[in-house]
Amino acid sequence: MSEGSVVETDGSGSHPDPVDLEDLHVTVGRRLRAASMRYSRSRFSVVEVLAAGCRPLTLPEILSAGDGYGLAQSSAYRNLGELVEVGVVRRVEAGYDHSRFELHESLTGHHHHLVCVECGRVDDFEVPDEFEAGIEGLVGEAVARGFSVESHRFDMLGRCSSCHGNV
Amino acid sequence: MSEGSVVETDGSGSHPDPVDLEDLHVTVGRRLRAASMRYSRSRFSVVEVLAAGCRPLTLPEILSAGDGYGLAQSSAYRNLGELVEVGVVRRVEAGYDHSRFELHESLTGHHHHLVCVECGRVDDFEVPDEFEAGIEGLVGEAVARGFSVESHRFDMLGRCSSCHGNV
DNA sequence: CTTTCTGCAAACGATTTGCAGCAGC
DNA sequence: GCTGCTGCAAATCGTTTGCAGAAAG
Repeated sequence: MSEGSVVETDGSGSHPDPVDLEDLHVTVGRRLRAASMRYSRSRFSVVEVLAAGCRPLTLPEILSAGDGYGLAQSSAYRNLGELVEVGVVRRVEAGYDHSRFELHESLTGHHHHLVCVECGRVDDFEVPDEFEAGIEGLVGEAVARGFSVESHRFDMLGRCSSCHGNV
Repeated sequence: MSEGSVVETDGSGSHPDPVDLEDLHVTVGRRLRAASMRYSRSRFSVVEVLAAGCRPLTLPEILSAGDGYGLAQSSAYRNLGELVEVGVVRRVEAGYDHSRFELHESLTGHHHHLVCVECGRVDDFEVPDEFEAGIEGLVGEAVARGFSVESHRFDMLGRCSSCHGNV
């Protein structure tokens, strides 16, 4: 294994829901230290909240979740930005008011999203391996057009269970 | 056919590049009038620019493209918002500084995007029917989770041809 | 004429940033 | 003790909005 990764990349296509926290913090600490950054209490808190969320969270959500720890808004944004830099967090643009943040796929496993067009909530969604394999086939086409593919994203848009009734 | 649609939904998976402008404007005019809105010169200009773009454009791009017509920034935003309302334009969030806008899929045909992580440029990309069919299969899974799917989006992220050299 | 647009300039709001004091090692 | 982190408050900047005059029908 090239680097300590928390999730087994066994290609099963499903990600182990609440990721082992022990390992997670060890890995995150290592990545931060590798960039000569400290795993401060507030960064720890942010990671903890994101891990517990199990879906991409907005900044307000992160702040209220990490309530006990009175994290300042600006610090949260700063922490998230730094964690993105060291490959621990990924920013997810859902196109509503706020951006959303989730743990990087190298920590939680590859997955896609269900985006509610009504309330903006985003949930994780795993797809079967055959589907991912199909995507690989498309990469060749893009390359033929002079575009070098690094990753992909696939979202299904619709209404989440709590937004069905409401128009 | 339920409503005048400019593109043939023949399921070929590829969309006729520079969409017939005649038909396009007729359809757009119809949709606006149906909402008791006028097809003003500035709205016309916006639609013309988007059609010529053949890919999602940012507001600055739209303004400079529709140069001859001195469209005010606020009017452009307002027009785009209105055109979104009547189903003529779609807002594409690529997650960079500016939002991007393109003609609605009912006018140009279903397609996906190649997003350059370097410069933010977005290009249209058509995928084979088999792939789209595979997506249909996933809808069932989402529904089983209480999520009603309305649409989907699939983007490949990487570097466009002009951003290869630049780190 | 009446209703709907447009441009201008001001308002908004999510995110970023400068700075002085606090915390980690 | 240094060096890096945090909170606060102010600055940014894409986007939205109020309003008075201009255009469409």
